[in-house]
Amino acid sequence: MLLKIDFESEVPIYLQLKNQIIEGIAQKELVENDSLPSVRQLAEDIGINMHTVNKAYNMLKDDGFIKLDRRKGAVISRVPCRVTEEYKNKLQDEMKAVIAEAYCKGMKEEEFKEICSSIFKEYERRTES
Amino acid sequence: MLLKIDFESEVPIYLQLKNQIIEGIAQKELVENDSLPSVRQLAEDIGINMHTVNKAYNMLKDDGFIKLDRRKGAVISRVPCRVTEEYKNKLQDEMKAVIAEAYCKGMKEEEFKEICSSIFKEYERRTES
Amino acid sequence: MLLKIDFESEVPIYLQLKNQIIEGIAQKELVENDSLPSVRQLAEDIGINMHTVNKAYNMLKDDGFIKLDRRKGAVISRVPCRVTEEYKNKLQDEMKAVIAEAYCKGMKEEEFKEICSSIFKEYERRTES
Amino acid sequence: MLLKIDFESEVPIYLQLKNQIIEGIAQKELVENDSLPSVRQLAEDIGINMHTVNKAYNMLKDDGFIKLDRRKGAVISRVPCRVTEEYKNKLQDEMKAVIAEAYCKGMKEEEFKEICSSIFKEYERRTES
DNA sequence: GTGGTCTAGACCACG
DNA sequence: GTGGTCTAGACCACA
Repeated sequence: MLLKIDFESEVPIYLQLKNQIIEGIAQKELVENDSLPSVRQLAEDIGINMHTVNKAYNMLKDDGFIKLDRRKGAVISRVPCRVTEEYKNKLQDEMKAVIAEAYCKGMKEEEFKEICSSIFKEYERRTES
Repeated sequence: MLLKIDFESEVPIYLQLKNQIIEGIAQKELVENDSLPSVRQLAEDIGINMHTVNKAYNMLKDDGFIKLDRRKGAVISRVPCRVTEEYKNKLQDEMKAVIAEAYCKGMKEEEFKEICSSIFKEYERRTES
Repeated sequence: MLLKIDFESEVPIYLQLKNQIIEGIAQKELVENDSLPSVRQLAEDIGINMHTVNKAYNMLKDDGFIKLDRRKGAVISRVPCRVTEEYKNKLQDEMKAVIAEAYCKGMKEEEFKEICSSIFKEYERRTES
Repeated sequence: MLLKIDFESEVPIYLQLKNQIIEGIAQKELVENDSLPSVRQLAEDIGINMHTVNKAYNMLKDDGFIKLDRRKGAVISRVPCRVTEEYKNKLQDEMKAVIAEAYCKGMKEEEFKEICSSIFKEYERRTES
């Protein structure tokens, strides 16, 4: 799996990493028990510091996306997390802000949902194959 | 309009401010030519630093949501912005990450779009009235 | 509140810090809304690195013992956590190992519980006062 | 005796090993002169590194729980250790941190001692039989 | 060779 | 001045 970091972005590197790995899982580029490169390896590959990768890995661990096995390093884990109420609330708050801006800019509900659909469809397509 | 700041949130205060004002516009609590409290006033009311309010106001101005007039202070301006390609790309990237996480957690497309719909409907309902 | 770090200990500094702050809360040396020294201040006082303090603070935040307020830094929060099943299981596993060793060394149940009692009593005594 | 290792645990494997063997002794699954599998054998059975088993065995030897004989391998030795002052101090410090957290989370002394009791009772029950 | 811990020092976002 | 992020480099525990 190819990870691309935008060093100019406002989004912190460790978050870009985390997000891309989650996207990798969503589109089945990464599946259960796949192992991720070691902290040092990945850091070197991307050209960033070890600690930055470490932070991303640890957040992914806390969120249940990967497990840190003492022998094998980081491996993708079966995502056991369900849609909790807490998560739904967080998501809803986040979407409120996103949609408010889109709505003010004149985007229609249909167009917005179309964008969401195409992303979902992309993930589902890859899941089936 | 009531602004509520969560000082423990990870979201910076100036962004909370900006988002809530945009949401206020979306749900027509704030309409064209309404004037916002002065920077000093709002800062004092909420109990935050003047610079923080200033930053939020300036971002809103840059995005075209308000105008800053030396005499009248900040006033809501007519929804000026259209859905640019640039904005759509930014939105798409943002949604990719959000949906990847939701998808991994097992949320279905329908449930996700339901959440979006209810937010849109809320804004539209208020627009009609 | 006085924090004492044993640099010779096997227990990582950030854990010593975390534990001592929790003990401080237990014996009411630290109460709700008390604010902790800034990361840099505490680091300087103890003579350790900022990041080490930061790690301790962040773990305490994750466990709900403190809140990180954007304006005031770290403040003790009302401990909202209840005794979850998960926590009880973790505790039980931990105690199994501790007690097995004590038991093998010939310590009697009464003596062990006496030790626990005196610690509990100490915390309760300070709570009442 | 069945040894179960959790490779994702934060507790190092050699400690899990050591703890489980001590627990085995406490509940009389392992009694004096029982012999443990050879380092190589156990390492292979569990699928871990030989050095890891070695480390656990050596710690157990240092604590007097087993003897290492070149011919017979590791054998359980007669419970040798008494409750030294040093051990009691170590135990007390450890329990202070454990109880502080439990106390802050709202666990009552009775509930805590109940947990300890049931573990002690389990060990004693097996000792009598 | 792996991750965990710690240090030192830098820049930036935030308030 | 605060915490957040990132870098660079070191040592250690673990396997």
